[in-house]
Amino acid sequence: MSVRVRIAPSPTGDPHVGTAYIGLLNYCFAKHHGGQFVLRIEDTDQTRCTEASAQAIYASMKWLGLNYDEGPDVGGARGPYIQSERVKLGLYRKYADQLVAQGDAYYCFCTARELDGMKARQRAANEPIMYDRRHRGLPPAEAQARAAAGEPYVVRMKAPLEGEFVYRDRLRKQPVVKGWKEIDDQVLLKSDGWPTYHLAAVVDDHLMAITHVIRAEEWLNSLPKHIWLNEKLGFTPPEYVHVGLLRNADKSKISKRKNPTNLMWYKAQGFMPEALLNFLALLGHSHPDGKEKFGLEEMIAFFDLDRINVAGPVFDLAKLRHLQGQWFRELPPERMRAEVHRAVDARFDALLPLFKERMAFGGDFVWQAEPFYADSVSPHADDLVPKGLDKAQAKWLLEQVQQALKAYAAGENAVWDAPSLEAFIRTLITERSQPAADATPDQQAQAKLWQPKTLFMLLRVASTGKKESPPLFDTLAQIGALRVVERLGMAQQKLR
RNA sequence: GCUCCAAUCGUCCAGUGGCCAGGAUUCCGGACUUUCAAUCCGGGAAGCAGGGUUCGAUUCCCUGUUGGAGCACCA
Repeated sequence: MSVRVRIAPSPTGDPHVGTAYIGLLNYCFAKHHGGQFVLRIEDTDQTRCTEASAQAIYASMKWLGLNYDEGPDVGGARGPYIQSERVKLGLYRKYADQLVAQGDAYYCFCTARELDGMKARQRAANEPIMYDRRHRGLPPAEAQARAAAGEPYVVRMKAPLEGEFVYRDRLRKQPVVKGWKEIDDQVLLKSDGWPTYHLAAVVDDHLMAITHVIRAEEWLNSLPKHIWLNEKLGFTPPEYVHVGLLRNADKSKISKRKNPTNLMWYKAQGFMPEALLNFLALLGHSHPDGKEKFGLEEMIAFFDLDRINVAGPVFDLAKLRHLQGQWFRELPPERMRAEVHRAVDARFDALLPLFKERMAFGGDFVWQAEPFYADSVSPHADDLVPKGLDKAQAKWLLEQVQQALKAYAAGENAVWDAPSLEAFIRTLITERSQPAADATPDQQAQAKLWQPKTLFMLLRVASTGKKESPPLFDTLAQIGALRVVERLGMAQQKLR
């Protein structure tokens, strides 16, 4: 039987780098064995999934070159490949009904409130948190009647009460063993009639003839449920293989707060798909010859599922950058030209609106926008001292804003755009210009320095090296936090 | 709290019952270069702890420790 694998992302939010990672593994495995790679969209959470997100997933997979043989937008013999469409076919309900009829699942009428209360009690008593199976023993006839009467219900699996679950994951030294008593009666069908992940994935993997499920280890704990479902439904289960999770530098599961996880970010930054794929391939896996730089074709050729390292690798951007450089410098002249052009154009498009009103000739842009392209600027010391201030005062003020802006930029939810910067700086002025009640004469004098006019000119000259520029906050926004802070520091040195 | 998984330089990845523990990245130094980058050369940097098994353990086993994940009508 030919190998068939799948990647099954949920279209919530931006396309994730973890999807690319798992996708790459699956893709290489499939292609190495001459099999198929399928993309399936798991959008059974009606409240969180969006069409735009699904589109972004297709686009990012294509950008990477992880071309799926079957999927929502490319079709295939075992579609549809979007679960919400399969829900409409009544697919999952059918299997849920089968389980109920077999006595392997049952109706549960608990309300969300009731379940919350249950959890709270268990948490307080330091007990394991799981559904207490209160409706498991309901006579089927009574359950049917209540459901027929319109009472909302979910379908839960009737998990074994005892015994052990054992599974041999080819990547783990020891078989996975779990006591059934630890596993609760998972909801299979939600009260809206839609399946949960567990039911949907098992049913679809079977219907789509998936032979191997290579997924992240966050699924390892629900493996027993999935195997159980396969058995009760009479399916031959695919082989499940769990690989390590991508990590932040602090070893926690990769998150967007601590790492760029949005695949489109990499594209926008100018990373090449080849470099990103190469980098991802180096996480948890390696070229048998120890080679570091290689492309997809080569990856497919040497890929060996059994050689994957399951310890979650830390995602290290520095290494990605290095690989990007390797790939970039080897680009044929035409492609390099295109890459550079793309980057320059993007910058240009962002800047042009700022200069629209102050140009008379196209060429004016060249000198006016120079500070926005330059690595550094060198303002005249004289220009850095606003009227009515002396050198020391100017320097002091520069230092103060620099620190404030640096702290702002480092903030968790900092947005470095013109409106936010304006709000921040104006607030700063308002606050700092009010001397405290017990202020010393010196402090009172310093408070007087916090004037919008004074500070704005100071910021302008320090960050652009010129006395004239587009509106200050647009200017700061475009130059970027890193450079602005750096230039404010340079300006202080000029005033020594 | 309960359950599961993992453990080699800071990070990524090799490797072996007797290794000088190897490569990459990062950092530092040098060469080349007008300079920078690239490139090349060199340096620093690791086997979680304690017990076993064994003539010998980084490698095999156990316990602990540490880290991570899961415990939803989310996936």
